[in-house]
Parts: sequence; structure tokens; C-alpha cells
Amino acid sequence: MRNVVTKLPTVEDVAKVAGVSRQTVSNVLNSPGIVRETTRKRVEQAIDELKYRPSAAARQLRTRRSSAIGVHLDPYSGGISGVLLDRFVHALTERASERGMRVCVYSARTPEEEMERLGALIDGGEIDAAVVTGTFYGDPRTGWLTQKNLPFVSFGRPWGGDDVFASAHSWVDVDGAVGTAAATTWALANAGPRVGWFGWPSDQGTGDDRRRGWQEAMSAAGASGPVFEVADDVVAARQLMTAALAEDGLRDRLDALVCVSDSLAVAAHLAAADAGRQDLTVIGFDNTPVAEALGLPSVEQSPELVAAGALDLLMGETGTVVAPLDSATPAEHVLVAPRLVVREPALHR
Amino acid sequence: MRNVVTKLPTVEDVAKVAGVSRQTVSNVLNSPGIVRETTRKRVEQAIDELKYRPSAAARQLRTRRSSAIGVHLDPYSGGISGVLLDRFVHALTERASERGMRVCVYSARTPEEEMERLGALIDGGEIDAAVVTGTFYGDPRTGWLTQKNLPFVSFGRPWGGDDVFASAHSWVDVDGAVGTAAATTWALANAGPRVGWFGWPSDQGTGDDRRRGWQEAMSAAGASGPVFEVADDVVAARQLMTAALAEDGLRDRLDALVCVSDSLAVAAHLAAADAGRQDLTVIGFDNTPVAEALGLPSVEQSPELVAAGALDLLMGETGTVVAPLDSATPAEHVLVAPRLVVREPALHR
DNA sequence: GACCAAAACTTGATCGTTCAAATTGCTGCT
DNA sequence: AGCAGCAATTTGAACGATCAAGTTTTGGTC
Repeated sequence: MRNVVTKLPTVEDVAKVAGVSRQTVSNVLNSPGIVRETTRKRVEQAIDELKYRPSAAARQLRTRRSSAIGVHLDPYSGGISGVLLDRFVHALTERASERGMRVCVYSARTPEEEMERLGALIDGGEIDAAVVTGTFYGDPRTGWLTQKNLPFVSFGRPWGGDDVFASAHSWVDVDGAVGTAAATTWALANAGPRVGWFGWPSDQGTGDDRRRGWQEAMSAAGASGPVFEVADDVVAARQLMTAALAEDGLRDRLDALVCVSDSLAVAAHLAAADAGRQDLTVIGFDNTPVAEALGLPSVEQSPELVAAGALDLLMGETGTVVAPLDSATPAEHVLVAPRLVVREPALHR
Repeated sequence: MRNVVTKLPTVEDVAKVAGVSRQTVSNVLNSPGIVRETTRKRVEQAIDELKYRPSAAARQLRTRRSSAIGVHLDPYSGGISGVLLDRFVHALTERASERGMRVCVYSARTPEEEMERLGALIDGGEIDAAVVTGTFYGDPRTGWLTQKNLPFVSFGRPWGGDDVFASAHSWVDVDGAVGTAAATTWALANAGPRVGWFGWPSDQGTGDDRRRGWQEAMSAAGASGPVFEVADDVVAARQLMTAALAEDGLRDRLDALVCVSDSLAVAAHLAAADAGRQDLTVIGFDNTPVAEALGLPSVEQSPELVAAGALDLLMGETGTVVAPLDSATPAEHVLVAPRLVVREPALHR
């Protein structure tokens, strides 16, 4: 087979074969409704015959739409939490391609570098919208994007705003408090009344939100339990928990631990096993492969739902193009309720 | 601040400000060498002043290059192994943007669907090259891509070809055998002579390659050990290993286990602990967060090196554009040597 | 059959860049 | 001075699609 690099067919070529004009071919592709049935069939056949595919670049140049969404890949932190974002990116890619959109990923080590990268993508017309992840207290990116007038959604609430629901931009997030509340309620029912909290130091964000869920569920049940705080590091967390179980004689006065992350849950589980309390109910958050492997129950964030929500906000529930920013329509929000994945504790007795 | 959507500046605008022609501006951007120093400075200043950024679409239309690389995101399998590919995608994105390339990800559930997606990207001129991951025995994608005449690299050898090094396409891979050999040698020196293999059923690919490393290191040392095989599933693997340790009275006749994956290593570690052999040296493969969390030694694949290798093959060691396919230059290969990450076994006594 | 409105289709212009070819300016040599 | 040769710069055309504004066809009504 000769490997001839023939010129790719264009609308013009298709038009010639189908005996119509350029524009009619274009219409068959973009607004089939306005083309007569018989003509459409003829054009479609010509398209198949020539194996025609529209040139993305030409279309993009003319329409000023790229049909691409930019997504930041957070720096690989070497920990457990990265898995969640990867699932999110994955789901976003699948949903996006179902709606005729592509996903363009980029990386940056700092918010400043990220804005530089994003700026090039935006001004170069390479993306129609962006999804920013991991928003934090005082995040400069959201304001910058708003000012740039680019449609975007953040995965993560705008923490620290005066009124979260009056936020100027759209966001999707997981309702952490609902997740930890579910975990706490389940623990109270299945393990006993003495349910502790194992979390991060106060951060005005995700961590506090999750802790609130535990707190409220405990109050509602008229119960109370100890609180431990440590950074998201397995080794440090394990040491802390080992010490705590030993020192306070806490070993036998604890029925369960609700944890802010799977990292801490793993640490707590290992520390408990060291102390001869393999039976201690430890519940994680994120449902990462680690929790699965160890058989620990964990709160599942459903990044797939988050991704779908992000696209709905950008494109409307059924739309096929990114809706332009319109200061009239207010920003919207999606809060996904997570779900507790219960695992068989018998597995690791 | 009024939110005026002013027309973005074009080469023409820059040219006017700098008092030169379109083409000279273009030259400053693409071949600065042929522009006189003083002129270049003037143009660069005009660019800064207007905050000009070239339109990706227009450039792409004219040059027939998109400066984008397509990468498949494998379906999220819910397991541990996905982490490795995510690190690879991540590293690829970073390296690519250093070389002025973007990364466009896409997803597909089957090879057929993948070829469909890729076909649209290729014919639409959206990507200049592709990276395919997870090649398997009899993979239809590589031949198809070769026929499509698109530059590509596979992460993973063309398993099952007659002569791997005569392969028609470029690939990058990790030398699994070197990794397991290192693990085995280390185990022989630090744990004892009775080192077993815990792997997958024969697959004519990755798994067999890794087993070979263990086999050869054992032979070289004049040692031998038991072999266990099971699919990559923590629960099933744990059951099998628990049974094995009990039945054969193997419990006290084993010094270490070299495993084909971290999943199996975790399973083996848990089974060993159940049997009162917390001290059993268990070595994993992939160095995922799970191994890190449990403090298990593991073979690190360095997906960062793999990504760099893939780009070198596509663009040359220093190039800034994808080299066109040239049947004269033979396909090339990069084999990355993995590295054993030793962890403190004392941690989890 | 004449007329009109709506539907169906066509034509010229345009998006912003780079290629190819033409032009201008400069240097050194005879 | 004349001119070759090279460096620096400019000009017209093209990439392949869609938009906006035209023209033709269709079908219904009297």
C-alpha cells in the first residue's frame, strides 16, 4: 500500500461530490434542521465516502470557539489525596467528550505560574472555559479569571468569602459535612457512642467543614468524643495516635474514629492495631484505593458527579457549547452529597 | 472597571505600533535569528505593550501543526495501578509545556472507541502526535497509528512481536526485570535466601517480564523459592496467601516475597501479619501511595523519566516541534531502569 | 396562473497567521 | 561608479471553515 499523503478533503470537496454548496455542507454539520431531508442524506453520504472531517483549526478561527476546556493538573504530591483529582479529571474528560468538548490539561507549580499558563491558553483562544481545582483561602485565581471574562467553574467553594452563596463565580463541591455526619451516625449505630474525630489543624476550609459534620451528628445524638489534630502525613499521624491511645488510657474508651482523610484513617488503623485494637472502627474520607485495600469504610466523594455538575454549570444541562458569561444570570452552584462506603470489618480481624 | 471586550491585538496591530510589517512580527516570534537586533527589540516592546498573543487557531490552520499531543486516559479501574499512569500523564504535561507543547487528553473504553476518538483528533488536525499507554498482546492500535502516519510513542513494549527491537514504532518502557532483580537481590542480602515470587498468571507481557527478573536473580545466587499466582485483587490475593502460609507449613520457611504489584504486596503483607509474620519482608512494585502508607519497600518506576523519554523520541532531544515521520530513520526505544525504594521495616513492627 | 412568504440553498467576505516570492538596502570588490 | 551577493524587510496568497446577506425554489392561497 502506497503511503500517499493526499490532501485531506474539505467542505468544498464534499460539496462538489454531493452537488451542493460549501455552506450547505456546513449546515448539515452544524444545523441539520434547516437542510432538506433528501439533501442531507446526500451530503452525509458524500462525507462518509470521502471520510471528511472538519478542520478544528479553521472552525476555531472563524467561530472563535475552541471547544476545549482547560484543566489544571495539580502537582503530584506523592500522597493519597491526588487520586481523587485524577478521578475527577478522568470523569470530566469522559463527560466532556460526550458533549463534543475536548480537555486540555496544563500544569503549574504556583498560582502565579498557573495564571501565566492560563493566560496564554485564554488569549491564544485555545480554551473556551476553565476548571480550577483546589481553591484555598484567599485564592487569587478566581478573581483573576472573572476579570479575564472567561467562563469557569471551580471545584471547591470560594472559602473565606463573606457569603458563600453570593459568590461571584460558579462552583461545584462536595458537601463534606454531610459525608462525615453520615459516617458519624453510622459509627454511633454500629460501634458505640464514643466516636472521636481525627482531623487536620483548623484551616478555614475543607477540614473544618468535615469536622462540623462530625460535631453536629454527635450533638444531635447527645454524644461526645475526643478530638485529635495533625497534618496529612501517615507517619506523623500514626505516632500521634499511638501516643494518644497509650497515654490517656484511651485505648478502651473509644468505639470509633471518624477521619478527615484516608491518610489519617490508615494511620489510625495501624496505630490501633499496634495497640491491640484491630476492632476499632476507623472511617476514612475519599475512598481511595488504600482504604479499599485495607478494607476500611470511607466516604466516597463521587468525583464523577462533581465533573458532571461542573459541565452543567458551564454548558447548561443539555447545551453543546460553553455559555458565554452574562452578568445578568447569577453564578450557580452544585453541592454533591457524598456517600459512605461501608466495608466488612470482619475482613481484617 | 468597565468590562469591555476589546478586539484582541493581531500581528497587524503589533506591526503598526512597531512600524514594521506583519511578516517581520511573525519572524520575531518564529525565527528571531533573521531579524536585525534593533528591529527585534522594537517589535518585542510593541508585543509587551499590546499584550499580544498569537492566535493558536490561525497558526494551526496555516502551519498545519497544532503543537498538541494526544494522550489516552485509561478507564479508572478503581485499583491501585491507576496511580502510575496518572503520574505519567502529569510528568508528560510538565515536560511538554516546557517544550511549548500542549497535552490533550481523551478517554475511551475500548481500543475501537479509542481509535475512533484518535481518528477525529488526527484528521481534525488537533494533535501532532500521540502517546498510547498500556499496550497489550496483539494490540491493534499501534499498527493503525503507523498506517495513519501519525508520529507516536507507546508507553509499553510491543509485546508479542517477533523481535522487540525491530519493532516498527517507537516505544518507552520500564525494565521490569531489572526492578524485580534489584528487589530480589536486596531481599537475599537483607532477609534471607528463601525469597518467593507473588505474581499474576502468565500474560506474555509485563507480568512475565517482572517474574523473569526474580528468576534470574535467584538463579544467579543459586537460590530458589516458591511461586504464587493470582489476579491483581487485594481480597483474593490475601485469601490465597493466607491459605498458602497455613497449609504448607510455609509460615516459617519463607524470608521474603517479591511481588508483581503493590496490590499483591499489600495483600501479602496483611496475610503475613494475620499469620503472625509481621517481620516478613514484602516488596511491591510501582511505589504507589499504598506502599508508602504501609511502609513497604517497592520498585519505583519513575514515570517522570518515561515521560521525558517519550518526548525525546517524538521531538528529538532538544527539538521544539514534533519530528515528521520519516521511514528512513528507524524507530527508537527507551528502557528506563527502575529503582528500589527501601523502607524502614522497623516502622511497622 | 399569479402572487407571496417561508424554506432551501448559494455567494462573497472574513477570521489571524505563515509561506513563497518580490523588493529594498547595504557591503565590498573591481 | 557599477554591480554582485547577501541580509533585511515587505507583499500577495493561502490555510478551511462559518457568518451575513443574497438568490432561488417550494408550496399554499385566491
